[in-house]
Amino acid sequence: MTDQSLFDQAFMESPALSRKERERLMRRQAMLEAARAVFAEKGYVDATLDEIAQRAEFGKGTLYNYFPGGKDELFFAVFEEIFAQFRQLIETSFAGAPSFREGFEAFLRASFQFFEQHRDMLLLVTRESQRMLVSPDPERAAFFQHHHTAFLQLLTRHIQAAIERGEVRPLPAEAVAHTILGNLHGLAMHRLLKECAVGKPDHHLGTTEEATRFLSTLLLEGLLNRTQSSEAP
Amino acid sequence: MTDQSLFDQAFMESPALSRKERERLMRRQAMLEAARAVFAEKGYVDATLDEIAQRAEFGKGTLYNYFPGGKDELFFAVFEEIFAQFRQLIETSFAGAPSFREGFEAFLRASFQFFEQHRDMLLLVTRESQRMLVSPDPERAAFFQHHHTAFLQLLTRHIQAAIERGEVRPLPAEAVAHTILGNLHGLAMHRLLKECAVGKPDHHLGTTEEATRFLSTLLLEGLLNRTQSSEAP
DNA sequence: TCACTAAATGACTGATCAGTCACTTTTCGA
DNA sequence: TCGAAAAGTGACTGATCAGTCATTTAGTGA
Repeated sequence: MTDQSLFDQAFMESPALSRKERERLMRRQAMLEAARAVFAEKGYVDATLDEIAQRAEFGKGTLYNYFPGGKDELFFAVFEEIFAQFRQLIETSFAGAPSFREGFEAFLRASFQFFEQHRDMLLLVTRESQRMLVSPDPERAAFFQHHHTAFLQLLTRHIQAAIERGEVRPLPAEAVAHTILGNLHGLAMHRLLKECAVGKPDHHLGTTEEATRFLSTLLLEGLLNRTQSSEAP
Repeated sequence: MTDQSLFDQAFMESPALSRKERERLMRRQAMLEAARAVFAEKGYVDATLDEIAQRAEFGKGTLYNYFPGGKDELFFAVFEEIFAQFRQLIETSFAGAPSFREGFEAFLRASFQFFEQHRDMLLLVTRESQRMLVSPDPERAAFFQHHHTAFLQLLTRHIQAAIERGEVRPLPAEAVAHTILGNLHGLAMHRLLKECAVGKPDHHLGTTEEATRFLSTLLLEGLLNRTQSSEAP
């Protein structure tokens, strides 16, 4: 999956586009890239259209030719891209896996890689996504809740199937899905903060592989040490 | 622990306060309550000092007598209270517990109760705390990272001890602490969102006790079903 | 080359709001 | 009771910025 899957997709699926239309698409994409960078750096509120326009090398008015809905439309469009990529990542990871465990580990690995490659997106999601879920603006809240629910459903399906196959404990699947997403995001942030604070990656979780194994062990096997009797306190 | 532990504490530890000083403390507290309510409802950016002042039944200028640092000082003071209560909750839960498992379950139970009693705080933390951790304003980021680290250290101590006693797998303790906090917050939000969206609590996680057992099982025992061979994929 | 259209532009407008301060009200000791 | 000091107040100021629109520029076909 590339950085620009939605863009490529639009490009590929309509090879009959005129030069003008292709150019328009390119410009739109440039604006989106600029918006993503500025939103990631400043957050929704502190990002200004002037800065986005400047970064995209267009006048502010031009943004409105491409995104008539203004700041909000730009913002939603940025997230639409991120979310589409992540949905695809979930599906790809579990697709060919022979067991839940293997699908799950593939999913963790792909996610950590994804966040590592796209720090700006991780920051953006951290800064805004949670916050928007409980936004007082109903349109914003609805947009984010819709996508959030979509992730949950994708994961929930795989978990439910694993429960029915007896691979996974009979726990409420949706809550498990929610927990997994929370862990993933939390651990990715932990690694990022550690790296920023200390200047180098976390001792034990520096590599994608270490992070994957940690979360896989923790979630699949649990915290309790099973080498000793699990009955004695 | 009450809603006003810090306040009470200040009250109790200095019984020698004059009436004037006590009145001043009362007014300060009223402003903090108002600020918490407005910040929780609107979020940091959309909350206005005018509304806080109105809600506290003071003029805007008076706020500056009590919080010369303005909006930021009010905001920090609100979080200072929340964070102090939560630190106390961690310590109390693990204090008398005979095993990590029991301390951990007490901690989960107390946390869910705490968040249920203080929805506004949960919303506030969700909306702002994560976001502030990566704020471009260094003072804000430092404040939140300081408290975040304090939580982690408290939990990490208990986890490390449990690992050394052989109760818990030898995983990196700090990352485990981070994960636990993320899960707790995530699940509390999941329950709150479910209740808001559907109009009634989640089927399987409606009560504090169910939520506690769910997270306790998931984190302590893991997802994998151990009633069948754990070797066969 | 010209004229016409579509696209680009950025100065401007109006709304918002944190923070200020000159003024009013209250408190309290003398 | 009085007057000085402390506390309270809210209209005002300056800064910010999303969104607009009259004007300029580029593209195109005759």
